Amino acid sequence: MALDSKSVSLTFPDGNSRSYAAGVTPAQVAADISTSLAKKAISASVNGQHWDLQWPIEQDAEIAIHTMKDEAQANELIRHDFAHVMARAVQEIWPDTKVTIGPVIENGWYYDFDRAEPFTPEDLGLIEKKMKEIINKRDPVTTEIWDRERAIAFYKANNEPYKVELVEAIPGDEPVRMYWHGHWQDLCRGPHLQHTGQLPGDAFKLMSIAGAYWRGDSNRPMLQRIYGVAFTGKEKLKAYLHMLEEAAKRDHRKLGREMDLFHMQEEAPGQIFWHPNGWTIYTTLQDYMRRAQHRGGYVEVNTPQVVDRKLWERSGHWDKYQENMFIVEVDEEHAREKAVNALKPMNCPCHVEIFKQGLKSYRDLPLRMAEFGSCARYEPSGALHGIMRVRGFAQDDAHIFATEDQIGDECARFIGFLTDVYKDLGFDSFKVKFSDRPEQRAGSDEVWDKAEEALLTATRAAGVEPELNPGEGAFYGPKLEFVLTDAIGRDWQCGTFQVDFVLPERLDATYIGADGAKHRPVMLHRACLGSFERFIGILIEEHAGKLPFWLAPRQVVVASITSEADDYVLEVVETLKAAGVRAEADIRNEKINYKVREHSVGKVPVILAVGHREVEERTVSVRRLGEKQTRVQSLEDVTKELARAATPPDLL
RNA sequence: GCUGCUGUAGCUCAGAGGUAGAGCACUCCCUUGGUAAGGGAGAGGUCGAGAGUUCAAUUCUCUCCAGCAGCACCA
Repeated sequence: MALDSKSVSLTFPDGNSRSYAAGVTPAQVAADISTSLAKKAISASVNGQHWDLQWPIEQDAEIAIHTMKDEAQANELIRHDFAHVMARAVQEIWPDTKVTIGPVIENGWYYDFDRAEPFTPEDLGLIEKKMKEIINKRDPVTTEIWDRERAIAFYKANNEPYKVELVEAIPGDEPVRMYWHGHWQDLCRGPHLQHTGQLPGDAFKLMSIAGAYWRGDSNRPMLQRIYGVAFTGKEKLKAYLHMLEEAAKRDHRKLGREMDLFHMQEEAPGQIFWHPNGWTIYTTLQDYMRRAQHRGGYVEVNTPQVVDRKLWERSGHWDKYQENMFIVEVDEEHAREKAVNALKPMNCPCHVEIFKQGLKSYRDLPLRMAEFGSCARYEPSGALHGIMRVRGFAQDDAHIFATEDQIGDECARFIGFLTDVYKDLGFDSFKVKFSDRPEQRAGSDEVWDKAEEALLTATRAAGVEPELNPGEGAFYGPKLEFVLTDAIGRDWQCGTFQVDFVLPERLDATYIGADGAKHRPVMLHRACLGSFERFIGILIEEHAGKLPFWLAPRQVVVASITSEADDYVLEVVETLKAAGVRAEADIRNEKINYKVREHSVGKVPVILAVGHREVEERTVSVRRLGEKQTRVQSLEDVTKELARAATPPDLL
């Protein structure tokens, strides 16, 4: 206990307080309460800050002692300690491995290593075994504060160059905190457990190995990253692994094949061959968006695919994105040089060119110009991912030409528009991120100040408090990102709303103001679904292939139970089709069990079975996907019901 | 693009230095069956592409292409 005669008053969650000598540690406080708590304690919260049991408390504070039952703190701690224990295990097995960083992430942690030999999947088993040995040793975790010079000298002596760089990067002249798990040492902010034996040795698993750049910089060395997951108990680990298995079944690439929606092949990497079923989803969604946009006050346009580089040079894209464009060279007759064009990677410059035709008045603003623009981008091979990240896609793109003081209204209006659309498509909630100025950008700081301020204010005014995403804006302006997640929780930007003062300037777009003089419009880039391709991928995973009836590519299969019902089956199909339902007949020579199974696997939402009884009574037996029991209904009722279900939500 | 892994029938996968197998799907026959796989027969592969080693390569080596995971990128 500290010799300091000063005392501190600690208040517990139940409101009681006790007095201790200043410098008391939560470990001592726990021991003072009970020996069992001293054993079970893993960390504390001191004035709301997650606090190591060994850190001294120098001032009056509110304190709570945590045990494994405090899920949030326990997860944070064990994942962090697992990272250290894993690094220790790796260095014990392969002593020439250099350590770098190992943060906690969702469900687990990773640690980046520099080692000449690649880790193999078999190595993961070895490391896990070694980790369990370390846990069984119940080595104490200790911590000290060192001054920087000492830490730097220590890491230099130990040949840990990455750690040297990390210490040097800690701002100011602050001393640094060092941790030991037994003999093994790491630079760390903490907090940590009391000893390695507090780790649940049966509730972790090393998942995968992957490359990762040192400090996230592609110019620096590539390290080897090992990912692990850990939970407070074995059952939770099991549940998590089970969830991953279930998620794999929702993978849009797998469902795309099983439901015969699309395929991709080597000759066109990153581009989609849409099959009839998939294209039905696509066009149904596009029709819906077209109606929504008309209602939302947009005009629709269409612009060229192949555009001369001159326009891209003027817009600034040639400079920044040349390597990511598909270039089309053409030998023009009598021309001295080949004409160089690019497949359009986006629609904005072409929309500005439409805006510039004729004189625009302030009375024309805001002018909302939409296009389902087909774009081609030469994305890096490693970025491609099913239909979510592709090289050929169509956006539900639009550019709003507006005056500066219309930004707020347009932003709010768009957020409302997007919210309605997402709700219709089954997404009641989504993340909104605000990305501000990137390091490389066009336009002056004053313009950026103005744009960021306008966008953030407008977003908040619309009742949305976005997550901040610093430095991630577009080169011409700040943006809002509307983010949805896939089956295994990866984030995908779908909608976007961007403020752009730069492009109208570069392409010299103007309108005539009320004062009779020329003014520069602001351009608001926005997409609601983002790309149809990505959004459909998300839709498939969100619904596990069981799309809402109106979007389902195959809505109804009418299946005969005996061949004597075939004629009636065909009649039912024709009736449904005439009512606007996507219906097909299954009069194959197969048993009804077989047909039911096949169409259930194919995610057809409704199967109508027809046998002798139904033919005689002019009814059908209705079976809905996922339900076991069936219901007999008259053909007339079913047709009415299904026709209504097949109607897009905006037309009901 | 980078690191690692993978590429065999439409799909899911087995296999070995001596030019290939299963299940499902497909075709035909029998079966007319009442709500998640009825029975039989048949057809189907230049083992991702190219080069090298070898008497012999789909198998070993190299290069390329594509896919997967992660990183970087994402106008």
